[in-house]
Parts: sequence; structure tokens; C-alpha cells
Amino acid sequence: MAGDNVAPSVIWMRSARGARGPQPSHDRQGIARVAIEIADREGIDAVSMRRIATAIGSGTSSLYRYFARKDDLLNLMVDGALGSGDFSPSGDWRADLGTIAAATRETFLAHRWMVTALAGRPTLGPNRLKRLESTLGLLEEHGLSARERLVLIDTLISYVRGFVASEIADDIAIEASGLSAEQWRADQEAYIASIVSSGAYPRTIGLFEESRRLNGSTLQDQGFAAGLNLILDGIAAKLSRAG
Amino acid sequence: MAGDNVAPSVIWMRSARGARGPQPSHDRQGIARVAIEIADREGIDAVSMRRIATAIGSGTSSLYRYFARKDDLLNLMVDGALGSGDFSPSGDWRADLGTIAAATRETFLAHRWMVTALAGRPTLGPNRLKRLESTLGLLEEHGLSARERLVLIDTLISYVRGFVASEIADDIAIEASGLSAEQWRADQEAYIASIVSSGAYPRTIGLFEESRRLNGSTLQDQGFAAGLNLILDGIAAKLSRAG
DNA sequence: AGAATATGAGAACGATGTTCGCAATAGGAA
DNA sequence: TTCCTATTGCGAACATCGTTCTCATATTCT
Repeated sequence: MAGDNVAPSVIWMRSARGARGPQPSHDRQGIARVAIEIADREGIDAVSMRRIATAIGSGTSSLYRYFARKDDLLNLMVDGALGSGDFSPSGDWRADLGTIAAATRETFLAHRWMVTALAGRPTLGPNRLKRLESTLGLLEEHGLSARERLVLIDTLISYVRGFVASEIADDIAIEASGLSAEQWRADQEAYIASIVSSGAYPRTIGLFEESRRLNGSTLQDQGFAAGLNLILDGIAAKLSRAG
Repeated sequence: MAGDNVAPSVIWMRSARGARGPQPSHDRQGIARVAIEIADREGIDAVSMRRIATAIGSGTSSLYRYFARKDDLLNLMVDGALGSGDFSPSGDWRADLGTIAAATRETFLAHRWMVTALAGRPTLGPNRLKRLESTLGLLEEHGLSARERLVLIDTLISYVRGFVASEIADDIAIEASGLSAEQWRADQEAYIASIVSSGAYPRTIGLFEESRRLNGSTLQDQGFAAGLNLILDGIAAKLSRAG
């Protein structure tokens, strides 16, 4: 048949415009940028096809000229929010990895919908690839294979993702509950009080009471730094064993 | 006013049945169990209120006598699938933490919807609390505070969550795409080939080609064990420094 | 017995992602 | 230039979703 070449299912392989018809009014990256702004400002649930269409001044169904499914748009949003991730190695691998970890955490905190959107999404977009490539440049000259280096870096990034996930879980739950932050916290407080008064979970209760006495964000910062150092120590042990 | 006591917003605080009316035909845990089975078998997207209602043989709107929102049902599903997590410490902390990490990974692999459902969900259900409490019993007698022990364990669990998330991301994407696994992999292959032929990302390309030569699941197992040992090494360093 | 209150469920509402069909547009071929 | 064909934009419609309303029914307390 003549028209055998269909549009590829991988979004990154679809060409920007067709050879024949009118010039498209928008482009995929631009639409994704608008969607990211909406998600940052109003939460991921506000990102509906109709909402995006209104924001860029087009009809809703026109979006399907750019994305076969909403999922493709989300792929572009995730990769777009990831950013280019340019960074220049300082030569001090420990400092470099700390910088990468902190930057990744900042990205997730700046776009709090990303932790949710990233779940179950194997992103291989340009930005992700760029990050991977530049990160693999680290830890060379320690006698490790590329795969071994990837394991080290993946372990670190997995930790960052997991940490931020629990760090922002409360905020997301509040947003989704529709309750005010005060009301939500009051309800939570009552629940925890009921756990405490139950007498079970003695060790956990100690943590609850300790947490109440400390400032939330500095507690998170300290926890993040502690876990980060833990993993960096593990990497250091690996490197000294290999080198 | 007399009717001032409304149902608490935290699902775990709502009583099983009211004081006056007929006996409920179902219970929350049972409904959650059915929902878990559907999610395990047909994916999380198949878990709609109508689908659950049909499965337990009730009307759709009746579910709202048990859960104020679908989100509450998801909370119970997550906590239910977590399981009691009973385990008896062996005295060898390294072996114990390895067991916990492996068991957590198994849980996530057995209920692949959990990684997605857990995103942005601060679960404090009974099973989660039981797990936390028993896990905090580990690493005592090393001169660490409860919070310090929590940081160590949280770091480990964060890693497990992050690792499994990327481990199953492909499977979830295939399921959501509607494509056959073969078609999806063929498309992915074509995309990667286009990256390779682009000449960019030389380090990343090496990894792709290496991955193709190895068996997928043993590769995952090895990667998991490697990252796990990395973190356990970090914990060991921390313990020797503290003790 | 009667009052009070919880349960079960059919019908309906608003919102969502997506598809269909058609008019308008613009590049390639004659 | 002229016709053909592929492509865009989009209004309307569809199936499905979570959720609410309302009311008959069932049970327990006074």
C-alpha cells in the first residue's frame, strides 16, 4: 500500500509538521510549557484538555493534532520540567553528586505534580537523555564500568525521588482533600492523638512528639542531608574498594 | 446544636457502623480487599466505583456509605496491600534490613498499582504503623536516637520505592498504551535506534547495547542487590561511627 | 408503639478524555 | 496557473467517570 507510514507511537519521533497542509498554530513544546505553568499554579488536576485549549486559545479537539493521547502531553511535560540539567563537573565527585541530588530535589519541589506524574512513566525524552549522559560522565577514572556507575547514580536518584515523595505527600493530600490546611492538620492531629492514647506503637509515638517540637522544613532539610550523606558514604566505600 | 458530631475526615477514625440503622451489608476492609483483587488482575484503571459495586453486588452509590470519597478507598487499598509486615529480628541487622527491603520490593511487584497509588499519599493506616513500629525496633543498641534510626530506614525504603518505580515503569506504560507488548517494544526499539544513529549520548548508548545482551529480570535483580548493598554499607559506616 | 436514624440504590449532574465529520488551508504535481 | 491531496482547526457528540440527591426500607433507642 502507498500510505503505510503511520505516525510513530513514541511522541519524540513524530515530526513537527506535515508536508502538505497549513502551518500548525502551535508546537508541542509550547503547549507543554503552558500545561506545566497550569500544573505548577493550580495543580495537576487542573490540567484538562479543555483547560489547556482555552489557555492557548484553540479548540479542545485541536490538541489531538499534536498529541495522540493526553499521556503523550504528560510525557512532554515531565521531560520539559526536568530541564536541560546542564552542569559542569568540578572534579570533586562527592560535591558533584550532592549538587545533582539537591538540584533534582529542587526540581521536584518546584513542580510538585512531577512525583505523581513520574510514577509508572518510563521517560526517555531529550532532557532526560541529556541528564543521563552528563551524569554518566561522573565517577569515571575510578575503574568502574558504565553499568556500575549507573547503579550508583540510580541509587542516589531513587533515594531523592522517594524522599521528596514523602516530603510533599501531605501537601498533595491537603490539596486533593479540598479541606483547608488548618482543618486537615486538625483532623490529622486528632487521629494521631487517638493513636497515642491507644498506647500501641510506643516507638512511633516518640517520633510524633519529637516532630511536633521541631520546625517542619528544617527537619526535612536535615533528613535529606543525612540520607544523602549515607548514600555518598556507601559510594565512597565502593569507590575505594574499586580504585 | 445536638448533631454537632460529624464523621471524621480521616478514614481510620470512622466507626464501623452507626448506632441506629440496619446492619451494613459489607465492611470497609472487605470492599478494599475486593478492590485490591481487581487492581491486581486488571490494573488500577479498572477500579471504578461502578466496577467495585458490581463485584460486591451492590448499587454504586451505596459505596458512599462506606467511603466519603474514592480517595479513602484507595487509602485502605494501599494500607491493606501493605500487609501486616510481621517479622522477627534475627539479631543480624544487615540481614534484617535486606529482608525488609526484599519484602517491600516483592509487595510492590505483586501489586504494581501501588507505586502509582502511593504517590502523594501520606499513609498512616494500621498496617503502615505496625510496619513502622516493628522496623524501629531494629538498630537499637547502636547508640542512635529513634529519629536517626528512622532516617536510616527511610533512606532504605525510599530507595526501594524509587528502584521498583523504574523497574515496573515499562510494564505500566505498556498496559496504559493499549498496544501489545511486542508492538510497544518494537516502537521503543525504533526510537532507541534513532537515538543511537544520531551519534549523541555516546555513554548512554553503550548502556542500551549492553542491556540488550542481558536478561531483563536478572539485570534488575543484580541492580537491586547492588544498590541495596551500597546503602547497607553506608548504614554500616554510620553505625561504626556511632558505636 | 413511635421516634430517630442509618442503609441501599436508582436517577441524574457535571466534568473528563476522546472520536467523528467537515470546512478551510496550503504544498506538490500537472 | 490549476487541480489534487494531505493536513489543520474545531464544533458536536459519546462513553465513562466520581459524586450528589432523594426516598423507601430497615433497625435500634426512648
